[in-house]
Amino acid sequence: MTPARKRVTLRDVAARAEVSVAQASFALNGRGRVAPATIERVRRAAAELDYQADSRARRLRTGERSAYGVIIRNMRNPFFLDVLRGMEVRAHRQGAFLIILSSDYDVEREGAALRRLGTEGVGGVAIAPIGRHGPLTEWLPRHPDIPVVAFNCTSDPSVGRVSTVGPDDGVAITLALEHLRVRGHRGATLVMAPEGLAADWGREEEFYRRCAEWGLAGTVVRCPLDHAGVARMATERMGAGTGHEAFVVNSDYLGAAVYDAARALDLRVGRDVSVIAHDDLPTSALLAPGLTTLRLDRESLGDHVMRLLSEPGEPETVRLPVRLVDRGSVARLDG
Amino acid sequence: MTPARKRVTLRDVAARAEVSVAQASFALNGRGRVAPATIERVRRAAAELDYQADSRARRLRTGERSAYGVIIRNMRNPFFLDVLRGMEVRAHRQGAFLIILSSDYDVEREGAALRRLGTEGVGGVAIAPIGRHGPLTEWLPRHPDIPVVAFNCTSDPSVGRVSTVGPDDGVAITLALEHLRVRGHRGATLVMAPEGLAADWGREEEFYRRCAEWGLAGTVVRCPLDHAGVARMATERMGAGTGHEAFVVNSDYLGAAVYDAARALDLRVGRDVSVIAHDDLPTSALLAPGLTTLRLDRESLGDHVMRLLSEPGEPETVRLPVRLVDRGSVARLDG
DNA sequence: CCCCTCTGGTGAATCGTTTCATCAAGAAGT
DNA sequence: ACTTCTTGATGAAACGATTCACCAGAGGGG
Repeated sequence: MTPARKRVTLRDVAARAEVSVAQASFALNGRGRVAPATIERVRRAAAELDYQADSRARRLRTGERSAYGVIIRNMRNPFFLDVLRGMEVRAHRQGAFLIILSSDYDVEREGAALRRLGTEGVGGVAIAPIGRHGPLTEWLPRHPDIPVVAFNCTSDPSVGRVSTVGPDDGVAITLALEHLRVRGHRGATLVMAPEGLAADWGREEEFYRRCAEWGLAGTVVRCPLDHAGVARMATERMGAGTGHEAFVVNSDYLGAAVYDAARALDLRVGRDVSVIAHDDLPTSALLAPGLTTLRLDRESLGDHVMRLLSEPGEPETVRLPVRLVDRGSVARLDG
Repeated sequence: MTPARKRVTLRDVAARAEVSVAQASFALNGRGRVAPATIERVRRAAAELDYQADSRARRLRTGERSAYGVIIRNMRNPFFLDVLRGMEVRAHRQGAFLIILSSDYDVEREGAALRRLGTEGVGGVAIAPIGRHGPLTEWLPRHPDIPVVAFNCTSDPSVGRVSTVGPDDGVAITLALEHLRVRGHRGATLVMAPEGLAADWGREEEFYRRCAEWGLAGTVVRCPLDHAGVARMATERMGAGTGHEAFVVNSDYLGAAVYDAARALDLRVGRDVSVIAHDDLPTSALLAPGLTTLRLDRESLGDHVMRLLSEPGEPETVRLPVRLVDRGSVARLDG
């Protein structure tokens, strides 16, 4: 039945321990010269009053930044959850926490999120950008003291100070095309975000290079990277009847969209149409047939991102290992 | 090539516009009496200097709280992503943002997360608690002014001021058992978190009540609610060979674990074993057979949570509608 | 006896905002 | 001409912490 007390402040603690506010602060933080007896007294007073330092005030004074901003593209993609988890684990160890915003593949919102984080006194920003030369290019020079790490995108050399963490796209594309080639495929279709949004520019380049090298007919199609967008795109292409199509998509999440499209057209994945996805989400093994996918340790990705944010130094480009998990969503075309 | 400037403060803006700091603040916030000409001058100065108010300082002064804390149980469950998205959408409209922490089904971490949010000057806390009488019971009276909404758990009448949002468990259980009954099942197995952790106590009660009413043999098993835990539990029970087993689990995510276990034992879901899950995640339609599941609008859940946080009033219990999506993971036992 | 060091402690400045109380000066009312 | 209002503006006090600069006194050495 205690009446709704006001917030208990350091002043209250000091009063109760009969010392100055300064001494109380020192005692609790173990900074200045404080007699052991005093420390004890302050500690007890703090405990009795259930004192908790207001971290807004603390940070205002110290300039310390214990919040990190994360801007992800899509709150519905399980991929990001694991990345967040990796980040969160490390952040937790450091007593930091994450502010999570979603750009929803919208340049406006990406810009708004960046601005917000700028005023928030954040210790660093991790961003999965939705395109090159987006709002980030403007934002960066205005916040020269905030470390930035971009993940899941190829590094944009035009913005010097950002580190990059992502799958090794070169290896990924090579693995995928190799997998198709040895199964007798003569071509492949790489699914990417629409022109202005594509952040993984290097992937396309590598794709064409490998296709040329191995004599495959490489096609790049662009469509909105959500379930509906990919499903529609896949339906159109399969309906066009240009022969067997092998899709390489960005995420298992989108691989599932191809399954949907195939089912609607009465085609069978792994026989009439082939899919190679990225990510290896937990449910992908349970699809029928299982989804062949490029596996990446997502938590480790998050861990790297957080490491780069909290120990800033020279910009770094981390390419994480990728391996192909074959589950049968790619047809054998050579009998 | 501008040298790394110091942070631009309101004082700088005021100086440049040749007014007092107070007047500058008023001009930008449209509060006091300011001559139109002055407003214009201050605005321009702010724009030229690219001034952004430091929100830590602002909030320290105003006591305004534009951050909301979310404590989820498991960063790997896609369920929470949609909830977060629902929250984020509404938060974004209000200019607020989310601080996301994960309890990882660990009471210690749950407590730590709560304490952290307490010092963070957060405007409200949304929590998916991992058990009754957890750290929340201690925390609540210490922070009488912070609204709290619990989601995905049955309301605990012992803590008066928290609102609750979740699926209508009564309807959910009824739908599930009805589905089993009309397919000739004589029993059902409800999978729940271990004793100390179960936060959805009402579900169990309802389960027993319905089973009794319809003459079903109801069993409650408890195991860690992650993929491995459920897979192990399911393997054990199916291996015991006590006849056909029909599992009712908390989440599609865990339903998939039963599929795994069944496959390992060479049993077929929908024939040798039955599963009803909750959530209807996007991939569940693609399993073979499709997962029969209880659908809930997760974004709307998040929206409700955020609404209750930002417009606090009398504690409220929101039960969201649930409907059963039949995809064939329940066997027909009566031929 | 004087000077110096060391310990424990304090008042006040500071971080960047918002906002209260006050004020000057001109307009308006009587 | 004297009061009263209104407008535009200002200095300073918050918010709640950290920390700098200073101080009293005890003890030690010469």
